[in-house]
Amino acid sequence: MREQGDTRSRIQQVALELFTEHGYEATSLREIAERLGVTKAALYYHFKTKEDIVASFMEDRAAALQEIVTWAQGQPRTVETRREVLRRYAALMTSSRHHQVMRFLERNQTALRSHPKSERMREIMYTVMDLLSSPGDPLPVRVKCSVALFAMHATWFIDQDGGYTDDERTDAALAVALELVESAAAEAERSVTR
Amino acid sequence: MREQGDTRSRIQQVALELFTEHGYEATSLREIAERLGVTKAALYYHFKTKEDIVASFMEDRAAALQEIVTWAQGQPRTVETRREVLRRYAALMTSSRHHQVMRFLERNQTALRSHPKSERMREIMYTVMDLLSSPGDPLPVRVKCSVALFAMHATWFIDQDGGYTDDERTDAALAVALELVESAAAEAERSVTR
DNA sequence: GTCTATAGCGCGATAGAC
DNA sequence: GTCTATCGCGCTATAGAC
Repeated sequence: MREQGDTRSRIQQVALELFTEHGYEATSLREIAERLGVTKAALYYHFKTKEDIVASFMEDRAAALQEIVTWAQGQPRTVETRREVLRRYAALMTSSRHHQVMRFLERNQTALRSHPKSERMREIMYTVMDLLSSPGDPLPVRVKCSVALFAMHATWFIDQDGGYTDDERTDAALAVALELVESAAAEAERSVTR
Repeated sequence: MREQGDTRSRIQQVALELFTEHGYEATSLREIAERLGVTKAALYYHFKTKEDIVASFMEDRAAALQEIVTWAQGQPRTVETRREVLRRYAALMTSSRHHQVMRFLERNQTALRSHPKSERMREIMYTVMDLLSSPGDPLPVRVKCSVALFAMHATWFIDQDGGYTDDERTDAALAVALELVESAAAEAERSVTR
């Protein structure tokens, strides 16, 4: 009846869920295989290693983020550019399981510390933050911009039984984030002319 | 020359560092023992299990947070109470390795999912967030208050080579957090009277 | 493309000497 | 209070049949 996708993408889906729910190290390939009704050996036909499964759903998410960064680096460092970065970032969140992957990453930071794709993601996130303020800005300004970015993720894990749609969550987060970067820009301005 | 503390507290210190740096599951007792120049068996004299090491530095941090919650629950739900919650929370951060423990927790959420003390900590954090807004508040208001709390932690991992002192970091975060709860309270007010 | 079977390893934890 | 030695387990990964 229902399209389940090929085995490869079903492995990705189940692995992402279990890695996020119980942790990357705590989830064995046996558990993933069992939930899919296959054996561990079958997983090794589709993926070379356990890390390889992670890399498979990390790659295109990194590319999507990089696209935003590349665009912004070709723009003037204005408040309007920063607003547009947040809008594009918000649009990403609801597509292609992006926020699920980000959640997985956030929850498994240490376990994936030396994983190349995950290091890449962390680097990109720092770059995005540097787009929202300037490295030389005072600390409170920097804090504001980093929490602006965090707001985009926080919206997914507060009041989880509140019955909100993905769009309502994105809109709420974007509103808060925009307010924060505008306030941060104004504060940075004040600190320069002071 | 230098006071190193007894073995028990040295184990706690090294374990906290390694668990935070490389992850709870990824850090073996062998690694901890090696860094201390003892054997695994020695650790088992001081702690019953690996989880027990975690519990040992989690307990008093949960108690410290609970103290803030208990105080606030005996106060009127005013903006001034919320401001004071943030001030007390900020004061906590610089004492007793509090922010290190919180960082360890944040980075190992999934691995510690079924760990009683860590569940307790997560519950308390949700309670603190509920002190800063009201459960019925609109989503953007809720987002603001949760990122206000997050700001207190974010300040420790941005611009890590910026040469800031702990006090500068705390002050910056507190300023941002106070601004956010005040703005959130005003927004909640507006949404009620609208 | 999925199976059975197993190699090989490092883990958490314990027993008992000193 | 720390040691050596070891147990038993579950893990990632592989070999080879079907």
